[in-house]
Amino acid sequence: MKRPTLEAVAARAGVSRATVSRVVNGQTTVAPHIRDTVLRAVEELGYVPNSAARSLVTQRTDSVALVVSEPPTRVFSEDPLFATVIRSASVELEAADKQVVLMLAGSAKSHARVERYIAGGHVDGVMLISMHGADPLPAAIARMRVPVVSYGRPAVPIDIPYVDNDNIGGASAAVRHLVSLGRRRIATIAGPLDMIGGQDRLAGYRRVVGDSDARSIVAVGDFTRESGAVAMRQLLRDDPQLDAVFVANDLMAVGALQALRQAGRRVPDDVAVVGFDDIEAAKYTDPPLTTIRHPVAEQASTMVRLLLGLFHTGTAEPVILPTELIIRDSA
Amino acid sequence: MKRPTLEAVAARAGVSRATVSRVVNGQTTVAPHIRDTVLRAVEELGYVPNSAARSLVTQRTDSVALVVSEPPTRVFSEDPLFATVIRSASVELEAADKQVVLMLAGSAKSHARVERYIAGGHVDGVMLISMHGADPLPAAIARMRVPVVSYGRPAVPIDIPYVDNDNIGGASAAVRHLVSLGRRRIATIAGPLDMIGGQDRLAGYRRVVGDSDARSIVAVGDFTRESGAVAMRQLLRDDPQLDAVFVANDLMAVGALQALRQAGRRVPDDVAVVGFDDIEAAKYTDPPLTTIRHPVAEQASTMVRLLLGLFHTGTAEPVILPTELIIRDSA
DNA sequence: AACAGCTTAGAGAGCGCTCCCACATTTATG
DNA sequence: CATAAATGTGGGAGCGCTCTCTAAGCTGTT
Repeated sequence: MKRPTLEAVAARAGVSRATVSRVVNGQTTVAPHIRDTVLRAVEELGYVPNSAARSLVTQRTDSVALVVSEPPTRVFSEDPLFATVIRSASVELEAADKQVVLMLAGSAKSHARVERYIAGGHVDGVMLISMHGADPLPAAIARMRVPVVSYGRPAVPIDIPYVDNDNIGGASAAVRHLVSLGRRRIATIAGPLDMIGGQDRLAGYRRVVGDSDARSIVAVGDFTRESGAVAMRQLLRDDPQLDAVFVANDLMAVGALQALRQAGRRVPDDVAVVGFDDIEAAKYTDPPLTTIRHPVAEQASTMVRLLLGLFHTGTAEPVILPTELIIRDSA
Repeated sequence: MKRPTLEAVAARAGVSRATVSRVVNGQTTVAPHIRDTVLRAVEELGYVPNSAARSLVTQRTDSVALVVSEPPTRVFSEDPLFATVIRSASVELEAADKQVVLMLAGSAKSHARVERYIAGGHVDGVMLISMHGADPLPAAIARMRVPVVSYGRPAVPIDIPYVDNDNIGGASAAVRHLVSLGRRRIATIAGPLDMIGGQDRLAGYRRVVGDSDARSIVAVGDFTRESGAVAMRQLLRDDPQLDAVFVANDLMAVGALQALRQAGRRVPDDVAVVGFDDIEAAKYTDPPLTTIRHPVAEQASTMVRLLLGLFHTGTAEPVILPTELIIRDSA
């Protein structure tokens, strides 16, 4: 009742193990009629190659690790980003016949585990999702001689290929939109500054506000809804006259919208609001949220292609994907 | 520059391969001082066992597949459930030193792929997330002689262990709450009836409404926000006098709330609303949503423990986890 | 002091596969 | 028609590990 081996298929087809191996691996140097015989034997026996044996000799595993180096915070599971990235990356990897090994590296203990696993050569490559600058894992993995790509620009300047969206450009576009609406007291609720996304979106805001005659007013949140509300209340205290706010992600924007309503401000009449991410919920806020859309799924699939390219050519260049301003009713 | 093998460690420690293997695998039949010497050699060389070689001989892989047999719909990625399940299951599996291989089986093609992979003995066990009754995958996997557990009761009656929440009990509690509030025209927006969750929650509703003198009014949605709004509008047409509605998930409840507002109904004064799931957004609706909470993370970790138990004892019994009524302002 | 009974280390086979090399065919070329 | 060059197939080694079997070294008993 055990699984058939190459040997068994060879015996059944009346050929050698080597020939079966050739057929199974799609080599063309096998005579067509033998090929057919072998394939029939494979079919009849329900043969499936033993991946352990294959890996042992080829030194490949045909699997890649998707390492999520992030403490399991509420943000992350509430955020639809995670599911989308995983799904999109999986689909793309499946097309390339690679297995996805998911590894969560939220704690120091799991960090060690992940490092050992990767150092052990159990995967052909690594896709890394790490958002925080203080995270030592990207550097650690980059030191090993394993192909690795990053989802998002690494927060510390290490030389690994990455795919990011144009955070700076997107934030700039958001603020330009507010300026074009005639707003002059444009605040921002920035994300955590130890995250690249937080930094870059703030930089984009600063760039445009600095170029205009508008005043810059900054509050910092942590990408959660609640922090958005808190930051918004603070901004209103700091400058009751503000007429616009660029919020570094939609989740915080939802909180900000709520805070504005509680403070009796009308959106967009009194205060215009632009978010970032274009999450599903952005369509359903009151009023629907004007925001910056970035292609999460495409970012993930591009990351996969980058990694596959790395396997074949040995090099890969970073990719920055464009963002898009989605105008709804909040600005 | 290649990775050290057992052989290398053995040479360095001045012992045989077998002894190193014993030490690495934690056998106690090794003299302490030899053990220390070996461990030092392991440390110095940075030895990590080659899992392919190990699997080849042990016939174990120390990895399990997490199979998500669901078309990649919007619902699924919008739903925080997915991320929570994956995270919780991963944490639990890591504790048991198992690898998580994530497989999406949304299409017929990927079905075949997953089946081949599992039949190939590449994983020690399977955790299956499948919601739709028509899904052939659970049965297909159950036929293979691979340990498998299901997240949620399988929609077709096949004999595999599962962990589910008490959908019927939860729905009953929701409706009883509405009855206790004095509501007598209690409608429901059911989920898709090809999903166990949809069926059971409707059954729970029916059971309580049938026992009371309340009328039963049913509309069916597909667990999306939009379908909730559509269903709510239909219910209002069918029975403009309805004074309560039990919605089979929170996402639809959010849509229903929106539809009620548009129809000029006050919640909970005119119509009381109870949802199901207690997603994050339920706290932030207007008014905050009364709902049934079920322990998603616990369900996932229990599923893992069930699978691990299956490895050791060969059997596992289904588990039903209790739900909890969370009373907010909508009912 | 001799031997049984135990503990601990090493030798060696073999898991299922790929791939190099040798060899047997067939086909092209002078 | 002889020989060279392709072309296709089989033999066999070996990937790194575990595990059984055997042997060697102890201890303790009579």
